[in-house]
Amino acid sequence: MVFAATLSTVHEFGYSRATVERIAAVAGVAKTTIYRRWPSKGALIVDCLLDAFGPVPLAGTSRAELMSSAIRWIAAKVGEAGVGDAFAGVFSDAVSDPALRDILSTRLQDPYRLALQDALGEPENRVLFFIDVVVGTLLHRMGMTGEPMVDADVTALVELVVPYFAGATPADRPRGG
Amino acid sequence: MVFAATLSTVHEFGYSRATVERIAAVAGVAKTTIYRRWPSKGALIVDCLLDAFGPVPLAGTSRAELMSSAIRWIAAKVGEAGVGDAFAGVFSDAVSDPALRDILSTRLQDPYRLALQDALGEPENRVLFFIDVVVGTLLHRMGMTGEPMVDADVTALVELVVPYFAGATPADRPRGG
DNA sequence: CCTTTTCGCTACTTAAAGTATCGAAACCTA
DNA sequence: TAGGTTTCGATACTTTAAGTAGCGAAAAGG
Repeated sequence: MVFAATLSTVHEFGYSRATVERIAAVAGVAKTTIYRRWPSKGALIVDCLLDAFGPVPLAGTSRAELMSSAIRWIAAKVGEAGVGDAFAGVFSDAVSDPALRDILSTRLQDPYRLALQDALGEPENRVLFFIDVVVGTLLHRMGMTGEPMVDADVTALVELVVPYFAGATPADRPRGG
Repeated sequence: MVFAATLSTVHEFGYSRATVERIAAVAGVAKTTIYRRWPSKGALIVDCLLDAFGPVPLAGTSRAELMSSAIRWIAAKVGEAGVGDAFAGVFSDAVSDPALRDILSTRLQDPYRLALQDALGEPENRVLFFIDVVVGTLLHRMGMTGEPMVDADVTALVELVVPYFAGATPADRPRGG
């Protein structure tokens, strides 16, 4: 399977040394086959992340429980072998690649943004801010240290974010809407 | 000046298309001269960011004012032409380059971390978490949209972070120390 | 069994990081 | 000013990786 080969190669070699040729070799296919199915390395990684993440488990009845479970879920996913590296790597590539940025935003972020908007009843810009904070924090730690965030800090992130979003209804915060 | 040429080239072409050759051409020097002074493109960018940032202005007497001014300062810096792209780009490169990660952590992050530890009286892991949240959020927005965070969202970031860190003394939060 | 589609392989182009070398220019020092 | 030293510019090179082209073999499906 190409996705499994992608994650294990990224895990073993890091993002930029996980070349398409290496991934293809591990997957037992030819490099050209990869490029027949995905237009670029970035698009492959995004699809691989989509496969690895799956849908958000929006567990819990209260807004606080929903947010807490979502944060812990994405933190755990980022901590999985290869996933954090792949995520941070493709994100980095997107910085100077508008086409990849569009893929990342449309294919990866939007589904989760919409699910969160629906579950939390928050407007788009608030959910985008929520994602910026949560994902940005996790990726910054990953990028700076090479290691995923430890549980204690994920808990701190939950305790930082949840009261801000759950502590008041959106209408109470002028900047929210 | 090489730093000015670096920022303007990154601003014009984006991070990965701001090649060392282009930067050198804009600066009016030879590529080899760049490589005589900096061991890698990443190291050049880090020194360029150090030059662009300068020291943290730790204005304000209260912890809340200190944090608020620091957040708005770094947000404004990230919004300057070329700075955000350069920051996000070098950060991305560091993901799969341990040597660059070390340069980034030691030369760029540590001075600000130490200044904040001193000014806020928070332990290292708390300040690192603070930096993860603030810088991670700003860079995630920059990376996802290609644009720096607007003022309203910077204000939201201040209102998210400051109460968490300033609302109680560190000892009140078991996870902090 | 024949057609159509997919796949593997080899070879190629292009781009960018980083290196080597050499001669010229700038800069001290007397 | 002359001689030595260090720095710089220019050219050319190596290496790595993304992405492409084209061909022949192997499936797949009627």
